[in-house]
Order: sequence, then C-alpha cells, then structure tokens
Amino acid sequence: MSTNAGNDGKSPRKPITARELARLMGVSQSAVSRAFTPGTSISAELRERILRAAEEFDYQPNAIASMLSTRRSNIAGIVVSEMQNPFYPSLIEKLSRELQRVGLQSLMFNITRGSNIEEQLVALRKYNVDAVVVISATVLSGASLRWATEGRAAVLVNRTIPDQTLTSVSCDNIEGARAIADHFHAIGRRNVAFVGGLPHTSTNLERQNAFITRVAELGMTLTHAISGGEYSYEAGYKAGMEIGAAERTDAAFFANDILAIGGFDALKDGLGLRVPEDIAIAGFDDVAMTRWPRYSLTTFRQPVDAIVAKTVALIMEQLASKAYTPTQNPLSGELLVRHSTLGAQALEQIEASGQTPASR
Amino acid sequence: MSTNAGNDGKSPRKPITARELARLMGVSQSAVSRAFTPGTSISAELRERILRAAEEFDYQPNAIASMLSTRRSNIAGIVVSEMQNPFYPSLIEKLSRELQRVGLQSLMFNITRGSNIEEQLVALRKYNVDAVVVISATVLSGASLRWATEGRAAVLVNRTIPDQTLTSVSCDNIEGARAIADHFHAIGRRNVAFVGGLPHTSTNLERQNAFITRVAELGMTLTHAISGGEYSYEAGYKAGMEIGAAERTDAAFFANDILAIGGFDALKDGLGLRVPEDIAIAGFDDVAMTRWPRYSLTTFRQPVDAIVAKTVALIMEQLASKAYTPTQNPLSGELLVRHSTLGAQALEQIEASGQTPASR
DNA sequence: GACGAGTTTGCATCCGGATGCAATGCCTAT
DNA sequence: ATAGGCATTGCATCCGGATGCAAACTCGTC
Repeated sequence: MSTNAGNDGKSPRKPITARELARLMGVSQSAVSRAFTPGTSISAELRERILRAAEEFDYQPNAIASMLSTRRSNIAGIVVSEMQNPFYPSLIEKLSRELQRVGLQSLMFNITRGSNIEEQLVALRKYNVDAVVVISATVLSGASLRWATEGRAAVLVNRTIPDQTLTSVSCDNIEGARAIADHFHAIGRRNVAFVGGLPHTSTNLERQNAFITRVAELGMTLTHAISGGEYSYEAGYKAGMEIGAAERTDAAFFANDILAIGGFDALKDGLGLRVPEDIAIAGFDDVAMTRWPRYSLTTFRQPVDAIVAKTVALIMEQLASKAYTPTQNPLSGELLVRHSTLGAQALEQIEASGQTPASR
Repeated sequence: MSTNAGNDGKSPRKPITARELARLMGVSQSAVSRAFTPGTSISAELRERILRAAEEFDYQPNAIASMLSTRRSNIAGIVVSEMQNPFYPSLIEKLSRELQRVGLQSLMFNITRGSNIEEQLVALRKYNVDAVVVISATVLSGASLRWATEGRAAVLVNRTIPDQTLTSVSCDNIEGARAIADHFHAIGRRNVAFVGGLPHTSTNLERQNAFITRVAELGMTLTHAISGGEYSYEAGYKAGMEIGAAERTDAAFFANDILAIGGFDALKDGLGLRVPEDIAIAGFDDVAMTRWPRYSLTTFRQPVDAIVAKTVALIMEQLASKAYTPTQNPLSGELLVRHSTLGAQALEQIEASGQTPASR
C-alpha cells in the first residue's frame, strides 16, 4: 500500500476511482473493472499492468458501487441473541471466519429483548444481505423469519420453525438426549431429572422429549421435569436446589452446560451432595467451562465445525441455485463422559479398556 | 407490510424502485427520495401520500444505492477478537444496540490468529464503514489501525496505542488496580501477587504497573509478578498453582476475571487453600461468573454502560465535525468487594456499617 | 390585479462499477 | 494474400437514489 503524502489521516481524502485510474493509464474503465473480476475477458498482460498501477495509485474497487451494479452484497447477516452463552460467540466466530473464506462478510444483527426487532429485520433487507444465518433460538416467529429471509439464502442454526419451510442445521438433539439417558442407565442410575431452558424453543423441546421418552423406554423413573425458563446459571442453580431437596434423584440432565454448571454448584456447594456419587450431572454443548477441573462436566458435544461447514455449504448452494428446497440437517455429536458422571477410577478403567468416553 | 401474492418466497422477486413508485403515483423520483429523507424540502402532504403508497407497494429505499450517492454507509465496523471472554460479547451487544439507536448498523470484523487480518482490514475500507470501533486488545499494530481507520471516525475501546494518535475510551485501569491494592492493604494482607494476561497490551500493562507501584507505596511485598501470557482460565490456573506452591502470598490480583477464576480453582481445589482466609483473590471486569456463589469474586467493575455511551458519543462527534483530535478517555469504575477477599462476617459488618462494598 | 418572497416539485446529472455488444486485432487455414 | 474465428478492448448504458438548480406554484401585500 503506497503512502499518501501530506494526508493528515482524517480528511476525507477521496479515494481514486476506476475511471481515474483508467485515464491515468490510457485504458478504459471497463478494463480496470475486468482486471479485478476473475473470469472476465482480459489479457493476462493488461490485467497485470492494471493491478500494478492500482497498487501504485492505491486504487481499490468501491464495494458499494459494485454491490449496486451486481445486486450482490456479499454480505451475510447473522441474527444472534444469546451472546451470554459462550457456546454462541465461539460458534459465531468460526462461522464468520468460514463465511469470509467463501467471500461473505458478516453483518451481525443482535436481536434482544431490549432491541427493536422490527427495525433489525428491516435493516436485514435494506442492506441487501445475500444470505441470512439465524442463530437466535428465541424471539423471532416463523412468519417474521420468512419475511426477513425472503428471496435470499437462509439457514437456521440450532433452531427450527414448526412448518419446516426454512432450511436448518443443528446438532442432533435427539441423539444427544438419548445418549445421556443411556449413559445414566449404564452407570446404574435409575431416578433421573430433567431441567430445561427456554421453553418453546426447538432445541429445548427436542432435548426434553427425547430424554423423557428414552428414560421411560429404559424403565427409569423421571423424578423432575423442571423448566428453568431460560438458559442461565441462575436458573440451573435454582433447579439444582429443587432437585437436591428431594433426595431421591441420582442423575440430572440439564438442557445446556450453563444450566448444568449452575445445577452443579447448587447440588455440590449449596446442598453438600457428592458429584457424581450422590448425583450424576450432565449438560449439553461442551463449552470451555465444562473442562474446568472444578466441573469436569459430562456433556454432549455439539459438532460445531460440522455445523459451520454444513451451514456455509448450504448457503453457497442456495446462492448458486435458483430453486429453494428447505431441508432439515441434524448432525451427529459426541457424548463426552467426564467426572461429573463417573468417579475418577471408573473413568480410568473405561479409558484403559479402550472404550469411547472421551475427555481432554 | 403488504404481501406479495404468488411469491414462492425465494425467487429473486425484484423489489420496486423509487422511479417505479414515482411513475405509479405520477410524481417524480426526487419526490420519493425526499419523502424518505428527513429535513428535505417537501410538503407534508406529498410526503404523506408517498409514504402511504410506499407502504402499499412495499417500497423500501435501497440502502446500497443511497450509500453510493451519499458516500455514507451508516455502518460501523466493530473490530473484535477475544470473544471467549464473556466481558466482550456483552459489551458488543450493548454497543451495537446503542450504535443502532443513532442509526449505525454494526459490521463485525473478527480478528483472530486464525483469520486473515490483512483481508479483514481491507474489507473494513472496501465496505466504506463510516466508523470503526476497535475492541480487540491484540494483534493490530498502531500502524495498521491508523491505516484502517484513516478518514473515518474511530474509537479504540479498552486499548490504546502508544503514540495516542487515535481516540480511546476505557475503564480507568490505573484507578482499578490501585483500588485493589488499597483493598488488599485494608484487609491486612502484606504479601501480594500479580498475574497478568496478554503481555504488551495496554490494559495489561496499566493494571500491572499501577498495581505494583501502589503495592510498593503501601509497603507491601510483591511475591510474584507472573505473566499468564493470555487471558484464559488455564493461564490463571497455572499461575494460581505457582503462587500457592510458595506459601507466603496472602492476596493475589489477577488482571481479569477469567484469570482470577482459574486461579481461584487452582488455589482452592488444586491446592486446598482457604479463600479468602489463606489467600484473598481479586479479578477485574465484573463478568457474570464472578457473581456465582461458588466464586463470589471481588473485582473491579468496568463501567460498561458509560464506556458504550462515551464511545458512541465520540463517534457521533467525529462524524459531525471535520477536524479530528485524538483524546484519551479513562472512565471510573467501581470496586466490588465480595467473599473472595472478605469472609462472610466481615462483609456483613461492613455492609451493616453502611460502607460502600457493594455486592451483586 | 400584479409583484415579490418563499415554498414545492421536477429535471438532469452524478455516485463508481458491471456488462452486453460492437469494434479491433491477431492467428490460422486455404 | 484473404477470409474465418477467437481473443481483447472500448463504448454506452445501467444499477437506484441524492441533490443542485430552475421551473412552477402559493400567499400576502399594495
């Protein structure tokens, strides 16, 4: 990048345009445009010359102008809400990196109780985003989602809408919840509890239903089915106290890790129970905190990389094709057995015998 | 919003343009444009008619086109990196909400080791963002920052660059670190340790220097000054083990809450020390986790709302004025004394006596 | 009823690239 | 040497709104 002598760094020094550069070089503006567009008809030699001159005069195509003429913004809108659950920031980070690899910049739309949702959705359309990825479990109705994504590529991540008219990618919640139930059964627990998060969200419902169903199939007793009301530490803590108060329960599945950690603290510190001897605890997601030695929480790992990859692939596919066929894409996760359900010795035994229970 | 009959929801159904709407109404395109631009010369009556028609025909000004002609994108780029520290997602959420209130949409630029930084910065310019807010403590040199923000409003949040040629807003790290040292002294501790995070970042340096200086002023002994190398739980844990191994230390200040929590687990669970009896622990930021009963961590609260407000105010100011004068804006935070430095009784006493030590 | 000031509205052009189509150039085959 | 075919390049126009300027209109006044 060449320096712009005498620039104070803040004056709106107008950048050079394609036409100017073209005139300076004695070529046409079209040539300049072509030099920057792969796959266009231009000789290697001229392209080379133009790119060199561009470098020299610090020319850069104006993205806004090309958006206007191509009707492609190369922007993906990411609709987000639960940033306080660390699972999401990390997912978003990976997603935006991958999107960028395929040429899409990410525009974040924070949807929260505080914000004006209508306005956000309008912005989504005004900015002409080519694609929309919705990560927010909450708030948005199927109807507004359909309106906001109308005419553009769209993928829902970790949520669905009842009529399945939009493509979704998610962790296989049913597989996960069943795996946890199976695991509780395998370690000899028979009186189990379920703690949910945000009611009415698809993830929560799937995890709850699959778990409860499997528990029944295995002949275990469901001692509690509590709705935390939200995916928070506090809700988990409260539920933990409730479960622990009743004595009988020997295993609890919390619909996500944050809840589980709240429950863990309640059961262990709040009530003085031993984990996992008195009560086994499992979460869902595999956020970083679950690996803290303090918790070493058994959880079901969401296949984040696969989710991101699939999401981006679907977006690209939709952008390429004219037709739109909504699909549902559950992706397999992995049960991670840690200390919160197995004592240290048991874990070692299992690991020595070469079985799966991963840790790390 | 009127429905578009017969639309399958995904066809690139071209939206209506200002010219078309104008023709339909028998007015000029300029009138339509003016109807949507406050402060332009147009009669209330015509504006009214046009807005109604716009509603009816589902017309919306194309943001891209107006960006092109006004050379204003109304987009603020937020340059971010440490999303794993929950402090940042919450800050970003508030920031993007406030920016939106003043009419700026947020474009997120994730800068991480994995991503191509150069490309991100180029994108920042290509998309013609009007303003840049840099929250990433790391990675970016002053030079590249200056290049990326050249000619636009720019504010660094919680970081500075040595030559102070860019405006910054941050928590007063010096005040905070001194307050912690004072607090350690007030509760009778005399052998204190410091654990840093990312070396060479301004926040880390300021906290470290201010703390160490104050410790010396108060005649306390600095037993350790450890650089964690990064702001992570693991680094904090490791540092905690190191500090605890040596016995003598009776208070430790970790440069942020995540480090402190790692240290807490190491000292309490890893080494079996009593907190705060054997060793007092303090962090910095006041993330949600510090309020978990398990930790009840004493920390210095960053004035997030004030930081956001000031940042937005400065951005608006820069956008309005032609000249650019970099300023440094440290904002006062608040020491929150919790159980990790004071036993329960002591806390109650203090609270009863009507003194400051806040909780929650 | 005419004139001037002030307000509305429309016209024309611009913002900076993208792209269909025609013009030009180059090489090969006859 | 000449015609046909492909590769390059330039021309003109478009994308959808914004805006300076002039035309048209509204009122109030004398």
